[in-house]
Amino acid sequence: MPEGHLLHHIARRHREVLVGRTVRATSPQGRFSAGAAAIDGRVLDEVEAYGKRLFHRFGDDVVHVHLGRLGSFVWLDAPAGPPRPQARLRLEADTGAADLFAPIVCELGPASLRDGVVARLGPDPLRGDADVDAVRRAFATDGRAVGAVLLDQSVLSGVGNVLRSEALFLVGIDPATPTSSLDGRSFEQLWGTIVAMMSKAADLGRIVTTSDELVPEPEARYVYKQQRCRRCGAEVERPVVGGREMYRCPREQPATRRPGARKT
DNA sequence: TCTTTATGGTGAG
DNA sequence: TCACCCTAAAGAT
Repeated sequence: MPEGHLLHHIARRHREVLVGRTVRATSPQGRFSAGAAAIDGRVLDEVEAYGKRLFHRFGDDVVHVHLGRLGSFVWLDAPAGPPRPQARLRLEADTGAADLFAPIVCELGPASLRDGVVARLGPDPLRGDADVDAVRRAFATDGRAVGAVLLDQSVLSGVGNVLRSEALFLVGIDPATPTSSLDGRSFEQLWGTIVAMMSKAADLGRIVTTSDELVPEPEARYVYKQQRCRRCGAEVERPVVGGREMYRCPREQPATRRPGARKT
């Protein structure tokens, strides 16, 4: 399931196995038939991940994919069998096939489509060109809860519900803390944690924050989807922050002194 | 064989 | 703030 790390993971894979090759494109499910026809038989020039978006470029045309909450890309080594009929898009080369399921967005457009999409996104922590200063400035002036701001893709792009819960846990910050009240050191710690967490997740293709090993799913996180904090055993809270339920250890992420009621 | 849930985002009210 | 969009897999029955 997709947060930004997974899009980078997929992009790397597609670079290895598809870029520079002639690609046969079809839409077994049918909803991307016209787009698939337009790129069928062409060479895939590059694959780029930005936040939670993917761009496959064929000459002057770009396929923009956003997996949403349900989407996935599945890779099948050659010889790939026939695609499942639900596949929105199959990209196939002599190396194998990438099948796309349940994306919230799968669209074809000119190269400028990519720039338009990216213009609405904040810096992606996994990209070398990420403008940390821009994020720092946004945090300094934003009065919302840090838990909410981390989900705002126009402030920074790629962090989702698991990463925000686990990153805030690791730096010991209450999600309800306004970003404007974080000091410089806290920001640096948070940013560094996010970068490290996402880098590892992009390598593994999975978010594992508790260990360096491929532990089973329930053990992979400290607080996300946990009943009790995996570090201290305190009962995990599930506050709604930024419109979505998240996870917090009340003992290790103590509330900062805030006079008024919290609002996200 | 059901029902539920899922790491996202948008547009309407 | 809510309804809704996409599909599969896990859990309940």
